[in-house]
Amino acid sequence: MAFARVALAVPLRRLFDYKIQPDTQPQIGCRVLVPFGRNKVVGIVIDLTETSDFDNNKIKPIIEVLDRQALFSAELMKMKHWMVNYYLCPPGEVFVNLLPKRLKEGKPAKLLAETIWQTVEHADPVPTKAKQQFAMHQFLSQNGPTSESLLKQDGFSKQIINFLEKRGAIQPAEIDYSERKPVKITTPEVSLTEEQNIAIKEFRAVQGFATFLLEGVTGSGKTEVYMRLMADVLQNGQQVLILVPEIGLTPQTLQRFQARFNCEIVALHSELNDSERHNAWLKSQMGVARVIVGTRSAVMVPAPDLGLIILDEEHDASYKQLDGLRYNARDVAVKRAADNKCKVILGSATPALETVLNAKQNKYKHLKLTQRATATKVPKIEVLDIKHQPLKAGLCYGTIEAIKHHLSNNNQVLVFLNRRGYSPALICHECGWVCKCERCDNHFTFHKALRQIVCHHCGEAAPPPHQCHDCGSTQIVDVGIGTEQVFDWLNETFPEANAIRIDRDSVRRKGELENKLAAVAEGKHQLLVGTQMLAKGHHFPNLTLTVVVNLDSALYSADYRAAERMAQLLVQVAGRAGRSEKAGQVILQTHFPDHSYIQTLITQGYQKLQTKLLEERKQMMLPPYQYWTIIRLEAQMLEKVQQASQQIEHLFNQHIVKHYTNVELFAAMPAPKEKRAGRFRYLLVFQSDKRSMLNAAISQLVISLEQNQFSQQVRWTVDIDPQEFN
DNA sequence: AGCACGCCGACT
DNA sequence: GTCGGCGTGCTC
Repeated sequence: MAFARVALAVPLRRLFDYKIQPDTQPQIGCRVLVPFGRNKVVGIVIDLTETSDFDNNKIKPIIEVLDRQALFSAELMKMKHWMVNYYLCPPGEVFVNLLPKRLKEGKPAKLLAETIWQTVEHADPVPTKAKQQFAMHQFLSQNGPTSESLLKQDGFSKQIINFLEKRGAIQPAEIDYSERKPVKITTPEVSLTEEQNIAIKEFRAVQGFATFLLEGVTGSGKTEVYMRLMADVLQNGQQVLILVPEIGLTPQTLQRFQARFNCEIVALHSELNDSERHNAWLKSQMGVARVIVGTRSAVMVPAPDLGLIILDEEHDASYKQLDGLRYNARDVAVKRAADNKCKVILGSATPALETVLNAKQNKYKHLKLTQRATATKVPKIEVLDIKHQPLKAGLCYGTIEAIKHHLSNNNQVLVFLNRRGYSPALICHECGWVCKCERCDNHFTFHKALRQIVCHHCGEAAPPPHQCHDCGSTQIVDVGIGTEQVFDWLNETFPEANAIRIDRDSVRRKGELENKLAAVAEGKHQLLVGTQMLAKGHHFPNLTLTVVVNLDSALYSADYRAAERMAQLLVQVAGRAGRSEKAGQVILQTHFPDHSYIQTLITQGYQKLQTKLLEERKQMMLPPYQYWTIIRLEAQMLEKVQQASQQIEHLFNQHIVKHYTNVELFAAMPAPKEKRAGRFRYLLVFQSDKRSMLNAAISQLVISLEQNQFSQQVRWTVDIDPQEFN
């Protein structure tokens, strides 16, 4: 009797055995349709065995084998197993839940028919006046038959396609995916810098698996290095996987690759619909796509000829998933490259401390680009002390004068602030009562234009209070500064600058960010006010002044990562100024101009601050010198969470710790924001300097927790290598 | 996760 | 009398 061990999309850390029907031999890595309880569900075959531990009489047969060939290669299966063991997650999470929806529903693993467009020969010319149509026609005659999805990727709308078809200028074509065309590569005739050449040479000198940290300052030409190295791999008939932060995947990014590599390029990101994702995933899985550009989850997309993984902006927080399967795409990428025996590049101007340490310990090869490829100088950061200074909407006199000056020279100014809304709190002027969200222990942010108070944790919104809930006073005042307030004030003060605000409140719909950024690039706005959204790689040639309103809270934060993040953000924001021939100026307002972090950063640069922060982490025995795992507990009632955390502490201290002496459990504590969305939360932090020890101990603990079912009303989650301490 | 079973409150 | 609330338990 033969059985298949199957992973199912249930939150259970185990597999389920099914009988294999005669003449239906499934392969490992295939989908199968199986009975489960009263349902039929789709699962992935993980293993084939002759025996089962489960009562053989209760084992049901597989209903249908859905794939003739495995969806995942042996290497990818190996990596997924590693993820299950490392992140201690249910196998179904990794093997089934990450499939595109249609495949999860059991639909055939076939490309959905999509229209391929080509130009019609001897058709009437498209008038140049019809700009978009002309551009698309031009594109098609240069690139040959192109799929509709790719055309859309490149920014041509369905409407343009329809117009051209009606005109008789284009027609549908047939494409044979089984035939593989060699990739045509157009390398531009720009000469590389000495540093770029060295980096490329060092990269090429290594064979097989290796991890490279490509540390390059803004404008040093990291992308050009990526492209040269991609060209090698593509020419060699292999695929390239490029991972980018969540908001980094724009049509421009894709166009840039498309212009360079005339081959099938697919994008995998959250804005695809089900059929788009299905096709993109399958094109990668079938090897049709030669370049795959994607966000976090794309690190797990099957790619049969994978030859190189590039992970850009490797320090970016969006690579770590913060709910459900809490994996870090950067670490998974390194593991995947190792299994695949290929190389992986982690690129950043401001690499994460973990990565820097790995490079210092020679686990990663360190490539550096310290000079800007273009002639511009790196702008100098000026520190303005705002202690005892009168402020207008958070801006001091010196800042306002600088803004005025740059605007009068017809340049653009960016004002950066990482707080949305009008002001971050409302308090009672009489008694100091703070207007807080009932469901979280977090203060409400006041949004003036909406006439609402909003909790930025749970999204709860309400009209602002007229009276203090404690003393009844009607003197409610707002404290602190948010983007909305800075924007309002600047708009009033510099009406001719046509200010624009870019944050999560003002950029809601998809494509809106792109539109706004395009408007800025076209010079329609001289003043930009915004949050993190603005910090990433957008190039504004006329931007000459960047103002950072306030990052002080990071200097004295309870989160040990705050300083690192502040520095990364500051360097990135500073990089927005003076990217073209114009000199840039960066102003940092602070109450602590002499703080050692700020001094180190501005006088000696990010690398020196890195070293300093690493030393501090080492002394304080914090990651990356120690490994952490957090178990989070959550329940409706406070007593339940406290009880559960005591039980876990007991379990760990009495039964587990003796086998794993290097592992330490810090006392259970309420989460920094204890209450969130109406539920109480507790944290248990485990630490060890041996990653494998920590993993083994937590694994043991998780097994006990699952068996114990210690209290049903308490939800618990495991977070390996947590990024946030909350 | 889904789904059924089961035991208590307010309804035609 | 029953409809339905969600606590509890199970799924090869």
